[in-house]
Amino acid sequence: MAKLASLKSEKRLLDRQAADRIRSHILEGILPAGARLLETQLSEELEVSRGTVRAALAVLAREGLVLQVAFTRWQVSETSPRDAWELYTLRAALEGLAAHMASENVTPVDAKRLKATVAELTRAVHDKRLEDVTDIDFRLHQEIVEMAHHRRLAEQHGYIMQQVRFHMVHSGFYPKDYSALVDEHAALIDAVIGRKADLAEALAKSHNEAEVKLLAAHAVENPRAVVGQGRDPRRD
Amino acid sequence: MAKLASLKSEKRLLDRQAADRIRSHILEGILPAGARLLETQLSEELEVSRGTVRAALAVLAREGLVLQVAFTRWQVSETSPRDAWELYTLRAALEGLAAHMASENVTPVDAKRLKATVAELTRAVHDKRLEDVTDIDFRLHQEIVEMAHHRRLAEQHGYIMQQVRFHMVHSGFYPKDYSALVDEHAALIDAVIGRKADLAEALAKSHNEAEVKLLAAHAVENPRAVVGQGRDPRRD
DNA sequence: TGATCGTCTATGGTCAGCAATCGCTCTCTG
DNA sequence: CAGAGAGCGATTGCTGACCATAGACGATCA
Repeated sequence: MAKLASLKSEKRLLDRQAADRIRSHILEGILPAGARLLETQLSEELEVSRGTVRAALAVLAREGLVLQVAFTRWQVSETSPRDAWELYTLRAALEGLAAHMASENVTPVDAKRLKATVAELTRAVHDKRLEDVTDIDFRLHQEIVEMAHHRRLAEQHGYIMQQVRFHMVHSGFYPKDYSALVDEHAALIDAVIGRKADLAEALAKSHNEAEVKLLAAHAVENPRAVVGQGRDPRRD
Repeated sequence: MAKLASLKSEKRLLDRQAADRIRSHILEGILPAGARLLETQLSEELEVSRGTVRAALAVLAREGLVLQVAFTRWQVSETSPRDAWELYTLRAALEGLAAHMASENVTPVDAKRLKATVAELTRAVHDKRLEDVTDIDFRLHQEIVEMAHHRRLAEQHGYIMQQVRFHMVHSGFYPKDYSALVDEHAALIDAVIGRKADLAEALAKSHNEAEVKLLAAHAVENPRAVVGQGRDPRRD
């Protein structure tokens, strides 16, 4: 398990910084699903007190990346097909709302940025830069959500997307074939820019629902990889 | 400001118990919007350490009931018309999803319970027991959400509803006239029980959207009451 | 009048330490 | 030999005292 470097420099709250460090290790897959997290060990590696580590872990627990087993232990969350289903259905609802509102608010500047992002996505798909594809994909959806100017929606969506990322890393499930992906996104942002709110909402939803179906198929084929079970949670 | 009684008995995590106590004081309106929360004062009243109080406040901050001003203070959140708009639009999306899923899962037992709850609601409206009306209203929506068997959805919805309650208490805005309320709910649960998923979803959404419009009107009429500003946040 | 300096309060964070709990192992018993 | 129970070690939950620092406030001085 890789060491976590020290903090103690910036001006932000220390527990948030600690949470950031641990979070990025989880999202990069360095800390595997189910891995135990020891307060003392983390406090040594991050060079902060145990109390601060506890606060950081509490943050991550709220975000769904860490599981607190009371009086017993902290561990990185496990992911099941059920979790994936929850994430994608909830995501569909949130992005449907966001797309609807975004198309009511869209400005010329927004339209320009969205088009640029889709162009980026298209290039990345064409060049088969798969890591970039997922990053740009995430960013595109985030841009739409921000256009809704809805703080709570953006926050919830952010947490969900973080868990989606987590699930992708730990289950090995990546989105379907990439040509359809470009078409779907292009249609979505066309609807948003064209202020067709209902259409945008429907496209955002169906985009996610297609994902759910593929995911279910994937889970049937490789149950092990998705569930993340069958490993010893007491590793270190 | 009323005193908070001591804890230290049950077996749950102490910071959660502390958060429960503070939360109920906020939701009952005993702690007014914008009221400052002092760590030491709370730790004395609850008879727990400052660290535990900090953890409890962090929980409530995540729930949106408390605001942390870094390095400076904790205070009960304020509510604005904007917050209300966010809450009701987000609630509409979540309850739309829930109603859709609920109607796909509905069992005879569920149907019976829903009908019973609507009957309760009808009686409460008829007897003009207004406090009961809102409680039963909340419970009915919660029952539908639980029928979706969707953990994250239920959790998010719970947080939103808590903030809705908070907003109702602190802004003085209560739902519209109560006869329409009964009809709307009856139609909704009919759709759910009849497994008309799309109709149920649409009814759940429109139910909330009607609320948003009334709310906007209310905000124009009594800006003061809704915003909760113009008072000194440094009270105690 | 208004800007600046110091004081005071509350928060952010640390440390050492103790109690409670969990999981494991070892033992005892049927 | 299997299973229940006791004991033990490790880890979490919580406390209290402590210090540094950021903001708020008031007094002082130009």
